[in-house]
Amino acid sequence: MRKPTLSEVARRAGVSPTTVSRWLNGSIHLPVGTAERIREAVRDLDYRPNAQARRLSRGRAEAIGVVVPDISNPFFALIAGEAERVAVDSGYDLVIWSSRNLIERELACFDRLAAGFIDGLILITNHEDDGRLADRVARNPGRVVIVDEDVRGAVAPRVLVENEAGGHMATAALTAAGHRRIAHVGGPRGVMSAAERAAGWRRALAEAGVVAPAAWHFRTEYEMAPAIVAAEGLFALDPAPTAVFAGSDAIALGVMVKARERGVSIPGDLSLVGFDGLPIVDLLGPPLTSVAQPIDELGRLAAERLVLMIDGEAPPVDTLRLPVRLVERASVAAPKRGEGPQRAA
Amino acid sequence: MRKPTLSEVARRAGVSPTTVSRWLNGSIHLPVGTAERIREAVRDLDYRPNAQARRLSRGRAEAIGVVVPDISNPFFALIAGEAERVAVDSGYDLVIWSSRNLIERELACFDRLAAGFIDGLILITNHEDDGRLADRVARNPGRVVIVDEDVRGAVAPRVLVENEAGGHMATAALTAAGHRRIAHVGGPRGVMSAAERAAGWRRALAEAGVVAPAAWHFRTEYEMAPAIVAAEGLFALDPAPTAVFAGSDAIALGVMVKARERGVSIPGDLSLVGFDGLPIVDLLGPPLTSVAQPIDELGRLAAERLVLMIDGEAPPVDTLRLPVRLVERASVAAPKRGEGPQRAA
DNA sequence: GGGGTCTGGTAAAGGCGTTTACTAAAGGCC
DNA sequence: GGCCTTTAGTAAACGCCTTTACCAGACCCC
Repeated sequence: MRKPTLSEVARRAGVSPTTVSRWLNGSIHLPVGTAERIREAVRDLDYRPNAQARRLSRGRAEAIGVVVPDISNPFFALIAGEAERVAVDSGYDLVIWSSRNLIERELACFDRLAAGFIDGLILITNHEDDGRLADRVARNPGRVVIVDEDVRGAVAPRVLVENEAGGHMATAALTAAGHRRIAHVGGPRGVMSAAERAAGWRRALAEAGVVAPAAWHFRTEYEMAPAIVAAEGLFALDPAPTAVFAGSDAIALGVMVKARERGVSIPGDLSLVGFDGLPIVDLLGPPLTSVAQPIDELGRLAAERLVLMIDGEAPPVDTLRLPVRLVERASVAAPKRGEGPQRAA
Repeated sequence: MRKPTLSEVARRAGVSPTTVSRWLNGSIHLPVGTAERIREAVRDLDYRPNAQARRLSRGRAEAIGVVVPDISNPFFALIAGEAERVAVDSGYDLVIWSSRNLIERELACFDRLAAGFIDGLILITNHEDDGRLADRVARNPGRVVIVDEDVRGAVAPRVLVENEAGGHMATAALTAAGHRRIAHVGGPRGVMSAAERAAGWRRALAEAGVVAPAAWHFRTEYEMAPAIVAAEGLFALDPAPTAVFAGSDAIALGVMVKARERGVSIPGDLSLVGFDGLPIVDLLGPPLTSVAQPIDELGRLAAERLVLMIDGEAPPVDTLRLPVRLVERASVAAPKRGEGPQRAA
């Protein structure tokens, strides 16, 4: 029993394939009798339009894609989850690619876009672009939305967050608790969000009368494993920092791992603030104070804009900057006596 | 500048479309001169076969799907991530659907399968089937692989884990530490993995000379939010349990939240063992002893079997049972004095 | 020189909906 | 009776690639 085709349904209903197609797609009004015969034929044969033929005819894949550095990272999984919800509600399926942060794999996704596998792409990167991504975006006008991390020079709508403000509020929470020697373990060089968060850190320190020495600024990938290594440097500083602003929750986890290894207690010996606000940080030992990004909103807005663009109602090529907010938990305390407000060494 | 078609490439190269198609797909050998002309034409026009037409011709979507209850849950995200890797390496794209554990949404994925949107489906459920899923699986022979949770009566390969053994080793770790009043907060009724893990719990208790009273067995969804509520009951027991075996890490998190709320310290007042072995449990306060599932393997094996089946090399419709292992961390301690080995109340 | 085998291709038939343009018939109006 | 409108459809083109079946010519062997 092969799959039934439109013609078979039409024959059974005693009408032409055109009529069935148009009726199924709601582009024709038919008298109840005819409609009923078609309905029955469809039901009897368990007919379902062939997706391939339909896509070829319509010139649409009825799917959108999202590239993330790593789908098993909860931050990206949350964004993808929300994008999936919007996509399905809008009649699209969501294809997910994990780029492992490799530009070649990201470029491969653009090939899929060019080939029509998907109608549009949500692009989430985590590294500096060498120009190739911006070029691909330019070649696919109206089909790409950039999320969370900038792709410099690309012409596309962006949905980003207020990184500088976030870096500032994270650090200000620490200066308010009395800290002055606040190190920053941030994202990699050349990455916009990392630069902005670091700028916020620097500004908050300056407001507390501290000029951040370069040695207090560590850079690493936004992931836990490399952050564990980077955190080494933290404990080599002399005098030691009393607090750390981590550029992501994953980095904060890395700092926590290293601190535990070293017998450094948080927040007793070291206060810590993260960035992202993953649901899980509430359950860490100790619960992590973190700058919460509106993660769901990122996914939702990105998918909504992409769907709008594909459907031809082009929104302006602009940049949305979503607000972040500080969620205070238990990983920040006052510095120990003798470690209170003071100048940088 | 429209997208170039195969014919345009062919014209430019001075051959027939057939030749170009066959050469591109490697099903013909051509003298270097001809090959070079085609290569040039493809490059000059930046030709890329239209994915829709190709899929229609081949009768393949070149994509597989995975339905998970919730993609933002790290357990499923990890499985999906691994499946994505295998899929891409095998020439397929991965379409992800979040079912929110709603059977209607799961059924919708089977519609996608029937319509040819995808060539095969990895099915991960989290609830009891009312027969509809098994029916859909039966109607799509050789196109479905069932992962992690059984769908009763379905005829398809399964990749599951040794739930009973896992429940046993979790509970045995607690009896070995001296506990006897060990409660179980497990998954919902009618769900195979929940029943098996509970059976392991019961067996380990029996081996320690304890017949588990029904009152010690709590059932909840495999998620944190409902587990928080379910954990209420735990603290209403009298005498209170000295340890809990949670049917999933998410449930363990729920127990931890409730314990914290109640001022019950873990493992001081209550020992706790989870199930799943998510990467994150290592960083909780306290790090959670948990039965680790081979999560990557689940995703990898499922995707590999599905791809094999689609490519026609049908593996037997069998059930793989992957081993689990206990990873001991800091959430288990000996019961307080006076709470040691003793009979159930 | 008859028959066989390579080499290097090609023509044409799918695959299956969607959509545009068009028509036949019925009904309404004056 | 003539003209217009509405209703209820339909024929045919289209989207673009893949694949099967087949062919012409060159070359070889005996």
